[in-house]
Amino acid sequence: MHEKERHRIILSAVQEKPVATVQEMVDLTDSSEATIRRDIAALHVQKRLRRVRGGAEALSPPSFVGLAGRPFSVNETINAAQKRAIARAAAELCKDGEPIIINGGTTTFQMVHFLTNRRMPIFTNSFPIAEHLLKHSKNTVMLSGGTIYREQNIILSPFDNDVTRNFYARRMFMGAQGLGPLGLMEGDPLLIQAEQKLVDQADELVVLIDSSKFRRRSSLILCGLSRIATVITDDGIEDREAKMLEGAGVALIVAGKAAGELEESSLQA
Amino acid sequence: MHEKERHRIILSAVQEKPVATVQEMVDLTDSSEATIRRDIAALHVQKRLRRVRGGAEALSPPSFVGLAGRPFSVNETINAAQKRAIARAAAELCKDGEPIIINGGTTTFQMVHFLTNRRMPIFTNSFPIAEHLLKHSKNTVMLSGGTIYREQNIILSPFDNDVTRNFYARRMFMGAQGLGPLGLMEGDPLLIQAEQKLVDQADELVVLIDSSKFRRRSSLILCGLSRIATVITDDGIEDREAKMLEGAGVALIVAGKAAGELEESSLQA
DNA sequence: TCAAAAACGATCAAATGTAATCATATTGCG
DNA sequence: CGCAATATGATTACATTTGATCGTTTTTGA
Repeated sequence: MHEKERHRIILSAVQEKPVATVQEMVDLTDSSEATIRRDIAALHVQKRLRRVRGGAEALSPPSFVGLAGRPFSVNETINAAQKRAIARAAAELCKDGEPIIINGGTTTFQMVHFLTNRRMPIFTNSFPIAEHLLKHSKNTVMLSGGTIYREQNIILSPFDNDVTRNFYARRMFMGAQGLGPLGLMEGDPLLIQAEQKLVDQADELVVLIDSSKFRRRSSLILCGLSRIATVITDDGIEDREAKMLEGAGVALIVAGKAAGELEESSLQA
Repeated sequence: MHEKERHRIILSAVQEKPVATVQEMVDLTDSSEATIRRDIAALHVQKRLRRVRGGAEALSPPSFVGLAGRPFSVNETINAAQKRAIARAAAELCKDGEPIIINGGTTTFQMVHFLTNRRMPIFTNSFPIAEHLLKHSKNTVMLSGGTIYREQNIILSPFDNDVTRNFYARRMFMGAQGLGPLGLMEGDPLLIQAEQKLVDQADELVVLIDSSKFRRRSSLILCGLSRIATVITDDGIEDREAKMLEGAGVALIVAGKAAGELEESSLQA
């Protein structure tokens, strides 16, 4: 990966949270600790970020960031490493120039880091995703219209949106509350409605969920398994669950095995 | 393959991603490393791209051609004080609970500072305005859908947007390139189209322009004077121009008098 | 307070990128 | 055609970047 690309990713990572650790950036860029340190040092003298022990932070005061209603940022750090691995695998499915849809969510948000060096038409209903891509990438960003719901940082509209209906994508990426034999499950009827509209605009549906979601059920079904092209999850998935997907003709990608895995086992000899 | 062809391919490659490597271009053109390096060097001195270690990058971020005007960031600082005064007067017209539309622009952007403690439904097509209001206020923010144009930070869509058509506002606030006897003038046809859609959704049109705009003309007319309810400008406005507005039944607010001075001529409740 | 863990910086070898040179096409033109 | 000018590709030596190692410093937590 080129120096410039790393720098982009690093700057992008630093924006997302108060302080980004060296390890996280190693994860993000697939390069060594030494290189990241050198990059941080360089960006520091360029005054593009501030170097701190353990990593780096954005120059601009992140004072307000947490204020303006964000259960988002709390969620954001849960299982961050796992989510990143899943998001990376998702981003690797994309090809430059190929239009995609990214539905809002904490896992899908992680994709932004892996899209900083891409050039694709990206449609999203997530304000933070749009914001990040706008500021840290050269992708063409398209947003759905409507009211911005602060809790979820999602844009919803009770009305039909011709922008949405005229955007066609190769793939749509989304998270969910649960995934079972009956299909993809979501908790909120409003969300369901919005997501269903989007799903119709893409050839392939790619679902990003950590493995715990296989055991979680919700009340509302968004779509059946047959509509799902690919599921990306972590290695906590059980054989039974994998078989269920296989049986429904869903491709399965288990992220976090090959590259960028950090030992997080609580076991110790 | 001829030099020109390679150059075309190289320039195109460089547009696709932040940085294109020499190897990639070798693959693309089926020529040798040495040749690509020489090409890059040549294009570099021609200022058609920037040479970086490992390859080359585009020198300017992609701009959406067709939208006239300076980038937002440049415009932003011109006459900031005057714009602020005008924006403050505009914000003072608003009442809590009363829905408004704010069209994107550098002057209207200044309104956000005076709206932080308000609670209104606010519809905008400006990404930065939405962002600021979202982070620094408790207003209900609604956004139009479409592509985000980076230069102007405006969201535009060639398609109709039912979100827009279903939002009704007491007032719409907007800037413009010029204002003359024929009406409100704008430079870009795309902008015109989007703005006209919005204008239809509001009872009263409030125009925010600094006084220099009275002497500036543009090629496209957005709407006639009769459609304008109120003009807010600074005290550089000339009598002749004030009379023109008066004659057309347009209310005039002159902002930017000494701080603390409460008198504001032609003020309507 | 002390010891383990984590972060850091320096150093070096390997990988990668660059510049210079020269030999070999290819082109333009009298 | 033949000659010169130019463009291209291969080889070489050189420079930079990167990742691993190791000893030191800082932080953490008992």
